[in-house]
Amino acid sequence: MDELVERGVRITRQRRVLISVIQNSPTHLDATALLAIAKQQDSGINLATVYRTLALLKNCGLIDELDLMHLEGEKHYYEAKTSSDHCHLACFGCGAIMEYASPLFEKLKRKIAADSGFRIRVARLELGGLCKQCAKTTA
Amino acid sequence: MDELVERGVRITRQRRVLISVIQNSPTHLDATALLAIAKQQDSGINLATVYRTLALLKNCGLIDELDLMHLEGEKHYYEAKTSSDHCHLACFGCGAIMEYASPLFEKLKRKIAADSGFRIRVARLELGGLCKQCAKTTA
DNA sequence: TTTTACTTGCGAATGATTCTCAACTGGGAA
DNA sequence: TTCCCAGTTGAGAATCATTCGCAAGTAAAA
Ligand SMILES: [Mn+2]
Ligand SMILES: [Mn+2]
Ligand SMILES: [Zn+2]
Ligand SMILES: [Zn+2]
Repeated sequence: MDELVERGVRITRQRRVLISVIQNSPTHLDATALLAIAKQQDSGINLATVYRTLALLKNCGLIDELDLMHLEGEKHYYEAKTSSDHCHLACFGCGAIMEYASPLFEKLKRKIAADSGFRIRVARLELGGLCKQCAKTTA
Repeated sequence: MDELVERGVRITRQRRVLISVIQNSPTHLDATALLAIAKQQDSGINLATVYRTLALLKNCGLIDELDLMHLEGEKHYYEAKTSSDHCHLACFGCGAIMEYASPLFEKLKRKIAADSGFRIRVARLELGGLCKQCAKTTA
């Protein structure tokens, strides 16, 4: 939040609510789900504002955008960015989404940057497949 | 192609053309671009068939779907899958898309699978940032 | 307070992707 | 070879996510 103030971004009532919802959400939210939760605190919030705020936060590097293998439709999901990136494992069998962080992932990013001279601002590693449970079931 | 026959998938004129276009494309194609190129060989092809074929190939694991950081709109891009996965670097400055393959990436995938018991079918690593050139320019 | 550039709500507009259904066809069976 | 039909296609409508346009509202600097 202070991040935004420093950048001269105006803190509106709607933005305050949306940011809080995203930061406290235990799950990955799509725009509609985010709106539904935000409305509980500020019933007037509009879907267009949700999208505008998501774009703002994404540009500021405060949230990450995910596909989660489009397990249920073409929408995107969002989560607050944390210090170390984690990757997402999406199970085609049961639809579960798991997270996985590893120093090896950080190392890979550093190596890519070093090898290519690319300055990484966003890193997204998403895997699709079968979770332990489902892999067992499917033989 | 033989892959498909083995799976009992019917090889139609349209599918033959679409598969060939994807396999020979030097760039990452979205559905509309794919249609445009395919039409040069078979003018009757329809966009719905393009989407149906993309879904088919994706399910068979013959192509990968990419976001390329949605640098230009919410569409998706496709490319023929090759033996070793590579990641995609998308430059926010000039829009360039670079590819990068590394044994370290393969290693990370193996480690994730080993650690979590997840059976990986699709792996997508996409990075957004500034390419060497643009990083220099932007200070 | 006053001011004003930045935001918002609302509804319409876009763009991508999917669906419906009648007509068509690949490829196994006869 | 010809026949047959389950699987596939084209066309257009429908759906869904996301963006726009604009008048009205409001942070926050002065
Ligand atoms: Mn996550
Ligand atoms: Mn996407
Ligand atoms: Zn599962
Ligand atoms: Zn660049």
